[in-house]
Amino acid sequence: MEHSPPAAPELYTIAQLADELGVTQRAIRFYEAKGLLKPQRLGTQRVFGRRDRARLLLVLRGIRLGFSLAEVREYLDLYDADPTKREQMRLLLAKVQARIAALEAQQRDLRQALCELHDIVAQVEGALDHTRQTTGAKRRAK
Amino acid sequence: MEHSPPAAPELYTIAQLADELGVTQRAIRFYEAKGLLKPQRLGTQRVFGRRDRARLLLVLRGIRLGFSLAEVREYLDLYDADPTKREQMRLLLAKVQARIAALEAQQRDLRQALCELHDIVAQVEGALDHTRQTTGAKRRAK
DNA sequence: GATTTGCTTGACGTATACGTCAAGTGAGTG
DNA sequence: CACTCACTTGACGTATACGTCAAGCAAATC
Repeated sequence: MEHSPPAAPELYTIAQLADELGVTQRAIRFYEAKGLLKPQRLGTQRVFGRRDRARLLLVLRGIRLGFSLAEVREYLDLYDADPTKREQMRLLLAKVQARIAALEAQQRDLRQALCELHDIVAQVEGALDHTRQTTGAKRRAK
Repeated sequence: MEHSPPAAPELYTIAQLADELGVTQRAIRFYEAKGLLKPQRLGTQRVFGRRDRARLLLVLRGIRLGFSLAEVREYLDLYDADPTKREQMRLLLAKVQARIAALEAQQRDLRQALCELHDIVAQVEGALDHTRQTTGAKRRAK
């Protein structure tokens, strides 16, 4: 039996997972109820594995990107297609392309917003520099 | 009196604006109630100008990016600062920087998601090509 | 056994973002 | 005047995403 180095835990209680990822237990249960997570059970108690943890990370990222839980669920479903079924692969490809298109549209919005904000920064910094020089001239006059 | 070329309208009713931008009148009224829009009035009837239209476009983009209406309102407030007040400019700069940081974080999430989706595409297309070659070989065998 | 801790479910509440509906007003038309 | 259309406000409803609370169970500890 080999000694393996200390590794990340393979199993988590709901509290451990919630604490580590900065999310409430209630939210995790809610995501499970919505079909986004499928933890195993020890009796009635939920047991989360590494895959569940990774899946929850994807959920949280989708939420941060502004997607509804239903949309996030669809996204996760993309990973669950059966690779042996040609028709499913075709369908998956179409869905992935659609989601790529949605994200690319969002990216355009995002770039535009960033561009405008950088414009504001430039203007404000220009205005502050201008008034700072004026103030500096006043000080020399004293 | 010069003849100016046909231009975009300067004033809109709520129905015109809603129809043009693909949003319901109810939503527009809601945004006004939340302080995001401030149309003028002709009696009791709302009158939207070009600035209102532009502002609504910003609102809609913020929503698409996943921000709450409160967050969108904060974003719009960035444009309303008084340029003659140095302290407001400083505060504005800090707020803009914070918003830039948030958008950049979102951009990282977005890039990551796109990267993963492109991976899926590559895998699926690889799998389809593999099975297509197999199918092609069968056809030649007939 | 009593207490504590950590988990469960179920139900109701809150916040956000509108949708729907009803009642009312004003302007234009026949 | 009656009707139609386009607007208004206000109120209640719906959907989403949880938060809060209560009751219950299991395991560990004193």
